[in-house]
Amino acid sequence: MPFSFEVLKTDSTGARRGRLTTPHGMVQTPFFLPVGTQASVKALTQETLEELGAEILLANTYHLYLRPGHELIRRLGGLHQFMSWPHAILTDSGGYQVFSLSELRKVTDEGVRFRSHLDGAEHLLTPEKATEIQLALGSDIAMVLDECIETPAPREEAEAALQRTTAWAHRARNYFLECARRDGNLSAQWQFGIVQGATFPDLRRESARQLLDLDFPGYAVGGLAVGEPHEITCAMTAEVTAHLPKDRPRYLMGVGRPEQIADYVALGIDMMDCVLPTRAARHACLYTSEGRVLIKNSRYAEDQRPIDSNCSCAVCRRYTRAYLRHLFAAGEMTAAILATHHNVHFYLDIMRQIREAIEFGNLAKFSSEMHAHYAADPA
RNA sequence: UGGGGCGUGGUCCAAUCGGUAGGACACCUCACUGUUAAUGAGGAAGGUGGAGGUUCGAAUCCUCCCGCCCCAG
Repeated sequence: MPFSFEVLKTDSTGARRGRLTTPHGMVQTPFFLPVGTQASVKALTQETLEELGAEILLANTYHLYLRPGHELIRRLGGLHQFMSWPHAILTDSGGYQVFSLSELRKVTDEGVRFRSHLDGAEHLLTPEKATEIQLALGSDIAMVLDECIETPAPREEAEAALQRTTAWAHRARNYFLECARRDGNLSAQWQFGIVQGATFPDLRRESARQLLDLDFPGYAVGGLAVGEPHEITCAMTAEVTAHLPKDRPRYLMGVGRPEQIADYVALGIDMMDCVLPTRAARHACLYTSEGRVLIKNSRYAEDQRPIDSNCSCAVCRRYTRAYLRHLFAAGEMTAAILATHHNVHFYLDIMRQIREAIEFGNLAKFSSEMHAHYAADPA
């Protein structure tokens, strides 16, 4: 039985400590997925990700479909083999690209018509197509295609996106099960549904209710952290998790800032992903136990301290802030490598601390400390 | 020693017939939340080598001086 999810402990806040078992290894929950859109976490090698303790990565359907192509990856033995990542992989469906590539697409009930940002060619991504691509990639967890809209959105628009997302979820689910049965590998891959509903509590509830009919092994909360205040993100997340089955993993997509993660966990979220640690790292923003360090600031020019004196990562054990600042100033690619290494370590370490805090029942304390450190400015 | 050319923010350059100095890079700061992103936004910084002159008005024209470059000897 390759796939399973079990909640080992739930604390007083509602946070869950558990584990997700996949054909490519067990993943302790709650967990954070480093983002490797194009089958690569920018600036990090798979060796490094393993050293950092990453147990699962996120890759992107849309991007890998355009390049190098899902059929090519299938021929080369699937995504795990292609990128030499024997651990778990979750693939996003391309639903977020509906939102982020808005100038290049047109959404209809049929699917999303994209103009490739690579060569301008037109492509139609349907719920079936997105599923087919993810089956070819062979990720452990596939996401259904959803319609992620901007926030705030008028209610009618949110309702339309919700209905479309549900209709697409039906199609994706049916297609997925059909293919899996046909190929006799029903247990090779999991498929998650995605709740939409923008910032309307009743729509969020309704979206979750509609998806429950499809009996997904896991549910995601999408369309959040796209500009709305943190309180709204939390309120919507709470609204959704309250209506999701307790025995299935909940995935809050695209979050979040370091100090917000424990909040989401306290709302019953088991998994999260975010480009922030990797992208911010490339832009010289380092996350530490005492807040953010914008390493390009001139104040660090002669700072001999490590990025974070409480951090045990390889970068903090060896290099100084002054050196990191110099690397960024000089435009050296090592800057991105070291900064990303540190930030990903920091995020994965936050997750370790959160899992421990759930065990010991002091998640609330951990959360308030993080908020305190990130309210004031850097060390 | 002749002849010619050029001197504009830290750097390289712009600025129509003279109209009240602008850009790039660098610098400083900020923003990044299912990555079209080693990206984007903002800020500070010169009164135009110096001294005179012409003019309502000069980086632009004239004179002298200083500095650099080129070509001749």
